[in-house]
Amino acid sequence: MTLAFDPIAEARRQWEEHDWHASAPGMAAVTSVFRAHQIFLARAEDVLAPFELTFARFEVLTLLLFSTHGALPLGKIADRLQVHRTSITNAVDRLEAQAFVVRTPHPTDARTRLAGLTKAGREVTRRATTAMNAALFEDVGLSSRDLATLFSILRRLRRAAGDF
Amino acid sequence: MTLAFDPIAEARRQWEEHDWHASAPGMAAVTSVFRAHQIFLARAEDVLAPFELTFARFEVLTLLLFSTHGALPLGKIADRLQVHRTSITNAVDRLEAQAFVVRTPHPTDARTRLAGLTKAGREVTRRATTAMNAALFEDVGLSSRDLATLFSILRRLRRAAGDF
DNA sequence: AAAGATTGAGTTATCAATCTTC
DNA sequence: GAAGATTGATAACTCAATCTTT
Repeated sequence: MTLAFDPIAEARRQWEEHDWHASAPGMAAVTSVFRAHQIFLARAEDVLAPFELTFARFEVLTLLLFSTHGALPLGKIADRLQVHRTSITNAVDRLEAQAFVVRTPHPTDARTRLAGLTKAGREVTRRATTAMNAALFEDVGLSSRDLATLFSILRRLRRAAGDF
Repeated sequence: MTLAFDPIAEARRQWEEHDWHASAPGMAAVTSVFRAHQIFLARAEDVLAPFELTFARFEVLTLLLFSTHGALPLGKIADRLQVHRTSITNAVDRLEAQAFVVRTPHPTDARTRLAGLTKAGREVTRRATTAMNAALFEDVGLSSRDLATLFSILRRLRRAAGDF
C-alpha cells in the first residue's frame, strides 16, 4: 500500500494548522518511531517464521545464548527484556513446548526457576540469528552514519527513561 | 528497573565478539527502535487511560477528526494506519460501543461502511489530543535538533519501505 | 510480609475463511 | 471473479489475584 504523500508529514501539517506548534515535532518523531517499529517487526517475523519463532521468543533465546551459563531465572529475563513477568512465563511455556528450552529448579532458592537452552534450542538460535543478521541487521535500509546517529539519539532517550 | 549498564550496547558488544561486525550496528539500531517504541507506547497509554482509550483507538479517532468529512471507509482507515483491516473492524467495534463512532452506509457502494465521529467522539478526541500534546509530544525527552534528525532518518527508512 | 512464578481475564494484533455487493 | 467487511482462531502482552517459598 503506497500512498501519494508522506502520511506523517501530513499529520504534522495538520498539527501546525491547529496551532499545536510546540507539539508537532514531537508528534512526528514519536509517530515515526511507531512506524519504524512496525516495519522492522514485520521484517523480523518474516525471517523468523520458518524457524517457528516469533520475535518475542527469539529475544528470549538470544538472551539465554549470550548469558554465561545458558540459563537464567524467569524474572531476570523479564527485567532484561523490559516486559512483564507473565509475558516471559508465556514465552517460556511455548519455547518449552517446542523443546527449545527447559525449566530447571534454582540450586539454592526453591521459589526461582531457571530457563535453560536445550541442544535444539541452541541450534535454532544460532540458525535464526544468522538469518536475522543476513536478512535484516546487515541491511537495515539506512547508511552506517544514519544507523550510528539513530542509536545515539535513542540512547539518550533510553537514558532519560531510566533504562541504565 | 534500572540496569547498571546499557543493555543494547552490551548486546552490540556480544555481536562484535561473535565476529558479526557487519550486523552489529544494524542490530543495535533496530533494537533501539523497538525499545523506543515500548517507552513511547507506555507513556501514551498512560495518558489515554483516563479517557478509556488505547493508542490504537486514539489513532483512529484523530484520523477521523482530521479527515474532511469526519467519516471514512474502514478500509481507508486501515490503509492510512498501515494495519490489517480486521484490526480496524475491532477498533471501530469498541469505539462504537463507547459511542465515540457510528457506522453509516456508504452513499453509493453498499459494500462499504463509513466510520464517523459522534459528538462525544469529537469531544473526547479533542481532549485526548490536548492531553497527549501536553504529556508526551511537547516534551518527548529529546532536543529539537534530535527530534528533527530522528524524523529525517526514519523518513528515509519509511521511504525505502515504500510507504510513500 | 516480601519475592518468584503462575493462572485467569481482558485487549490488540494478525491470518484464514466467509459473506455480501460490485 | 474481485472488493469491502466481518467472524473465528491464534499469539502476545498486561493486569489482578493466587500459590509457594523465603
